[in-house]
Amino acid sequence: MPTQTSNPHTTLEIPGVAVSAETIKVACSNCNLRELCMPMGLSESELNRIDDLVAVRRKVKRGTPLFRNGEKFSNLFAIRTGFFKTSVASEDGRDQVTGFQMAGEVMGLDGIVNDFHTCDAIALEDAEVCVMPFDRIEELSREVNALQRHVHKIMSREIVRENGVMLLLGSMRAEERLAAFLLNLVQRLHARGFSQNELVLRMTREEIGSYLGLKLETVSRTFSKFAEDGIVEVKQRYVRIVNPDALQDIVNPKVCS
Amino acid sequence: MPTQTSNPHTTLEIPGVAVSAETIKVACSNCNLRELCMPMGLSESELNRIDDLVAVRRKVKRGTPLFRNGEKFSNLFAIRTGFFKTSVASEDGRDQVTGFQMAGEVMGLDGIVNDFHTCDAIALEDAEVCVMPFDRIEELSREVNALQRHVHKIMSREIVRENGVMLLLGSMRAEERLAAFLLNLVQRLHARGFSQNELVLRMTREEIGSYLGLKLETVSRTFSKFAEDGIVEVKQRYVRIVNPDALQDIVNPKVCS
DNA sequence: CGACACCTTGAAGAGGTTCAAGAAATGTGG
DNA sequence: CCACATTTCTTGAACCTCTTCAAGGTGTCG
Repeated sequence: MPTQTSNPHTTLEIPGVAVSAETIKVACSNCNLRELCMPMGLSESELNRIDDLVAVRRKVKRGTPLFRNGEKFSNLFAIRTGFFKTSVASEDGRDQVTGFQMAGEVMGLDGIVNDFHTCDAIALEDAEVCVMPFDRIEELSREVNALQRHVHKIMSREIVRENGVMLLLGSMRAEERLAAFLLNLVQRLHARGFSQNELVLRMTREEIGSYLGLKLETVSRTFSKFAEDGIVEVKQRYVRIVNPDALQDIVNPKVCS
Repeated sequence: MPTQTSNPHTTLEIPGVAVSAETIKVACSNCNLRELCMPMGLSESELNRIDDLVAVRRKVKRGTPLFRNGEKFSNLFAIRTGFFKTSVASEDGRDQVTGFQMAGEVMGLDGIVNDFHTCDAIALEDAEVCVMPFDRIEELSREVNALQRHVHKIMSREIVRENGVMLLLGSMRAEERLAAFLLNLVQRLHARGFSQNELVLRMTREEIGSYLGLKLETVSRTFSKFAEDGIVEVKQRYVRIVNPDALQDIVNPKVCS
């Protein structure tokens, strides 16, 4: 249930029109997210060619879609700033959040196989993404081996991530799921320079619940239980992890010897 | 709990040694699974080059692993005959079946990102796979555009498939899960020339349960319930789908108007 | 400041799990 | 080829986790 279905203000910047000075800094070779979304160890000339990958930047307002199920696929998107969720829907309208994406992560891989997207990608806060035409990625990755390898790794990483989510959904109990979720989030945020034990949730209890296969009430209750146990401090979207080891123990219960 | 951990009889055929006459027919260009695992619309010369992708064939006995979590990754595998399951394990030993694979499907994509496998692939019946060194795939897909596109599609398809499993695990009830599972299996078998409404399960109730996030007893009970309702006939591994529409209705409950 | 979305908490209920026992199929070795 | 051991499957009954329904509280944004 998107708050805003289509937003005409979702800008699609045309390079050299309104952007000018900005476009200079836009190059991947200068991007501070390079190690997150680009291959390492490229030569100068390879780096310059990869700069061409990003056709444009695009801003996405909070609550609006970057792409939607059924839309034609032609680009991958690298997140520069902001936070997204992706979700799939069943015929009868239930939907399942399949992931939360943050800066440096790539979205749109679902569209490659059928030339249209099979999930929705919705910004959970105002965001900016690099638009990378997939044709161009394929073209360039034929010539730059490191890019080819990188594209393969990104897709493989997503497959492995989803394997982990299947493990979570298929075999963990509510507390384990939420603990694993928190640890995963904070770890990814930490890799981006944020605190190791504090975070602000960008998503609602309902979205967390959808991702974890739980109802929002269960998520809320489980947060409360963690707080009672002194494992976390929770105040709405703000979460402080007081005892990370306890969370870890919840995810991987100690085998009683 | 593998029945046989390492089996010295898992043969690794060396081309030109013991195979001779067989190797001639081994070419992808002659393979009757071509439309399942190879790109379409290739020129004669491209086809010949792609034949080189398959280094060797490998036989895998029922119950033995094709590869295991932690093993070095260097090949993708295309199933020629037989049936596999893949599964991931959590630290504390629980494991989750992440998929069932049949002829024409590709396994091993999980290994690309970290250069080692992160799941187990176990044969559920005697099987034979084509071993495709990933280096060679990357090399060749730089030159044959259709192959490059094909590799991307295979990976994207796997991502989309896993999205669907997440939807199943996160939002469906037991009956819906089993109905979806049966329909998916029979549909894939039908695409391979098997019956539209009969199948022999290659996996145990426990493996089905693991895949569907249910206990084996629940799987068994749900089968029994479907049988009582006249939707399927079940006798151990043998399943006959009497009323496919009813199964479909279970997966996508009609919205009461 | 008021409306709306979001979050929390309680109580009752349902779906699935756990534990247990027995039946059916499968495989093994004599 | 049969007897026996093992694995797999089915079914019942009690239990537990999570859901559902409901109400009230908190925060946020125009």
